[in-house]
Amino acid sequence: MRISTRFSDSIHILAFISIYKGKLPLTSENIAGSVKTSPVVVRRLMSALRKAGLLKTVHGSADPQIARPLDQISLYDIFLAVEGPKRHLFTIDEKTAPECIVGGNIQATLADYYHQAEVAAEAKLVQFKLADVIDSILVKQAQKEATKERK
Amino acid sequence: MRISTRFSDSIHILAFISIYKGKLPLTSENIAGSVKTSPVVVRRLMSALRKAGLLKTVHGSADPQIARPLDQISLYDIFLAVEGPKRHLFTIDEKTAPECIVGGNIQATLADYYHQAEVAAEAKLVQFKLADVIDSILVKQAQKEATKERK
DNA sequence: ATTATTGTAACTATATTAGTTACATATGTC
DNA sequence: GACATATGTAACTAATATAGTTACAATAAT
Repeated sequence: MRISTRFSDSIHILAFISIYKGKLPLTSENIAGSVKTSPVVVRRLMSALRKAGLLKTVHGSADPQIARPLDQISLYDIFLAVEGPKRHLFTIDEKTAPECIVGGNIQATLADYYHQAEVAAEAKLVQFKLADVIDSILVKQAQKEATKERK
Repeated sequence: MRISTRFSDSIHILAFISIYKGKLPLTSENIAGSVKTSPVVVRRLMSALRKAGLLKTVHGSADPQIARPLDQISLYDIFLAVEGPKRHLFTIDEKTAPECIVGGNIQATLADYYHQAEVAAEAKLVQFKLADVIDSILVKQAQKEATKERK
């Protein structure tokens, strides 16, 4: 199975909090308006981010705080927070016939190859920081506004 | 969503054909016995492999042929055959609010980062060949038999 | 006190995947 | 050529995962 939009939405939430802090009340309602989902979904994801130590929230208060500097939170940290460490990009078929040469050995074989491919992708996610994402968003927004200006 | 077992099962099918060719009748029934699925599922996957030019089959005849040398079929070729080129490992939320700074720019931003992570994983899959998988399977099988021998 | 908000459980709707049933079409053997 | 066996594929069903909804207790803010 493909990785769900939970990952994308969680990055979105953190970027939103960083960019709009002090400018908008950071209620799950307002955040949900930007993600275009329900406030409950937002709170559920924020709960996972809080449990992973990436976000600080106070029950009843609409003022979440990002727990670390933006260049010290990687996309992989966020991935782990919302998908967990057991989430794999590829899926091994666990039920193949153990008495067959292929069925009995392909699981360990593919586990090895898949792991290498996953580590390559994860290494990229470790490199990319929340700070980079926010910079990209702000640059793209500035480009949009400059284009709009130019008549 | 995670990548389905279609990918793993397709690798299994090709390895099975290579290892058991001439030793067992290569019916979808026999292959399905090793994958522990139904013959129809096997034929469906073999159909995708055939359309991608990785396998040659004859309607009504239980004698599939792998179309290229085993070291010229990568795991990525197999991935493309059964999952298609549009299949992504990560999912972008397409419905975020376009009028928001974050919602309006995060899609293009994440598309970029996700693409880099995916390419890193795909590059590994390109490196790994069907020949490597079959070698690994046979080595693991030999190890098992040697261990069994040793009393 | 009252209103707004978070945190979470339980449920529903939707989508994807795997598996099944059915059958037309082809092969291979007697 | 008839018959048994096999492939190729469509249509349906079952199982599972994800996203979204409803409901409500607990907390905060005024």
